[in-house]
Amino acid sequence: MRKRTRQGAAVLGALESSDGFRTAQQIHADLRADGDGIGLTTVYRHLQLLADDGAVDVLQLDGGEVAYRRCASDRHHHHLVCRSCGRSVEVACPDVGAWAQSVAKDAGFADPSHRVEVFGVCPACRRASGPGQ
Amino acid sequence: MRKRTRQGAAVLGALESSDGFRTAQQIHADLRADGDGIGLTTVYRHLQLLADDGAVDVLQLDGGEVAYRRCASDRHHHHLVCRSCGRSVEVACPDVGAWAQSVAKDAGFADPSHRVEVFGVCPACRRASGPGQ
DNA sequence: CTGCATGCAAAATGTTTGCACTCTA
DNA sequence: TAGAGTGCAAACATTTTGCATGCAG
Repeated sequence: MRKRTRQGAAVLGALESSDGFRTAQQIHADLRADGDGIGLTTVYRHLQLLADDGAVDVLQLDGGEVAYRRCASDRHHHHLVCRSCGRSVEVACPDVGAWAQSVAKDAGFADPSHRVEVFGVCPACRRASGPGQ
Repeated sequence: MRKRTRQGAAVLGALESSDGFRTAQQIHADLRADGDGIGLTTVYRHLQLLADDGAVDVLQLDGGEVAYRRCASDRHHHHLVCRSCGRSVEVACPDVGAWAQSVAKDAGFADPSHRVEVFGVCPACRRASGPGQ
């Protein structure tokens, strides 16, 4: 059985209060900044648990880091992620799933799964650092 | 100007002789096995150069590793990758690109890009380790 | 000959694990 | 009280960088 601890709640809370993807390190920093004493190890462990439970979505960043996001829907969906601040929007996948399945079957590949991510710069970040000159 | 060296040719050759994604470490091991003396550092450096040139496609593996593949077409495409052996097939994206663009524009996100990968188990691997019992 | 390329070793990064201690149930 | 949860430090794996040497041009 899973014990209810301050740290566990803190990690989930940090995810819920964010509308974008956060890395383990970011969450750790956030919590420390909030005055919650928590170890980096514990953050990693809870994130892993949440991911295993399917309670959060996982995203591989370019640098090899992993970012997590608490998602509202249980249904299959993808994300539109801001390259700058990590904020993200859930988007439905009208037919991408079906396309992926057919492509896999077509080549004789079994047990198909797919990973789809759309990146962009959100309006806020665009305004902040965006248009430049 | 870029010098033509034995090592540079070796890295590209290793990619060309493979029809799937290979990590830097795998390529390094392959070349060493072939008797080509080459440093891991050099493999990384050439892979980076090739990626910058757009000569190879890059894939983020789950473990945070990066895999590279030499691709035939210059055109935008995605991959169907075997989870087991890394072999991959290039697949066209009928409308995924357009879908991604519209999703991004819809949310006001600028400079949209997308990442799409389909995973599965290729026939060969399926036969080898697949059906199991 | 000049200078980019190489490769060893060390540093850096992100994540995981070992182990003693704490706190929930 | 028992055992899951915690957290520090060390282990790990992958990739990057510093620097002395080597080879292509």
